Amino acid sequence: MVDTNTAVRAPEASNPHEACKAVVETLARIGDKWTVMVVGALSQGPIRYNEIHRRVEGISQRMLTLTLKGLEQDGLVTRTMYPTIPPRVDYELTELGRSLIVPLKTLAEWARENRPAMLAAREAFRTRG
Amino acid sequence: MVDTNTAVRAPEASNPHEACKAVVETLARIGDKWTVMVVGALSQGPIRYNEIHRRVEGISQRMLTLTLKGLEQDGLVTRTMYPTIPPRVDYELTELGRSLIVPLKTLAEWARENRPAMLAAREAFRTRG
DNA sequence: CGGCATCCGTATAGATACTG
DNA sequence: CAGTATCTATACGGATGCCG
Repeated sequence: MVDTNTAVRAPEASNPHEACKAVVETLARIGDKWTVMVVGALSQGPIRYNEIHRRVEGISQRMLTLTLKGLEQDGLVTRTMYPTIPPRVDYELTELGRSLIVPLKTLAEWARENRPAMLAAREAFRTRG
Repeated sequence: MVDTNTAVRAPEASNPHEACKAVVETLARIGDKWTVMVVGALSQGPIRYNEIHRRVEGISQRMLTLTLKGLEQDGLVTRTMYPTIPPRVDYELTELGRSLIVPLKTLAEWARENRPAMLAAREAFRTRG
């Protein structure tokens, strides 16, 4: 598929509007309540289901299963079953999944530097109306 | 404060678990359906309410108002009223709001590079079950 | 152990109509 | 022009119980 109408559709993804939509779609995937925490739990290497369940405090089995399935579908996580008794299932970040850690770290850095200012602003707003 | 139990509790926010929670909280604020699009619309300079409404395709007045109010509360946006007839209200990113563009760009770059792979993985998953 | 199915409450967001 | 108010639909997420 060679680019026949590249210039017409979108000069590059560097255009702000297209970039915005790309960000929005990405946030729609990873911006839910649990995905980032699960990715964080997996970031240190392959672990099994119940280990994730323990590490991600407060997540229900249902949400963990749904989150993992979503990550697997998007190619961010691999699922490996060992048909032992009792069964054992390992989850591991793919290369794609690990690459996600880069923007997440940038976000973490921003949060660390600016969240205090945000909370202060919010408090000031609440106080003064 | 010398490290008595540094290894146990958390040396700095550089520790993965704390960083994760910071990211999650940040995503909880900016990861909704409209915030990023609105910030994008504001990224090129101060504009008024209806101009944002036009630029952010598909947003309702209600959602735009709520999103702007949230951004204002968090100190990411300033609201300036001109008591003319008809009234005019300009919205503008604060320094804090502009600083948010940095991690968003990182995210946009990741999306540009990896979203095709994600969509392909999703399609492959759907096809093969 | 590692799930899945079901039920249900709440938060989110859209449509519509109205106002200073 | 720049919002508010109200109603409603749906998606998200939690609790519980069952299954291979």
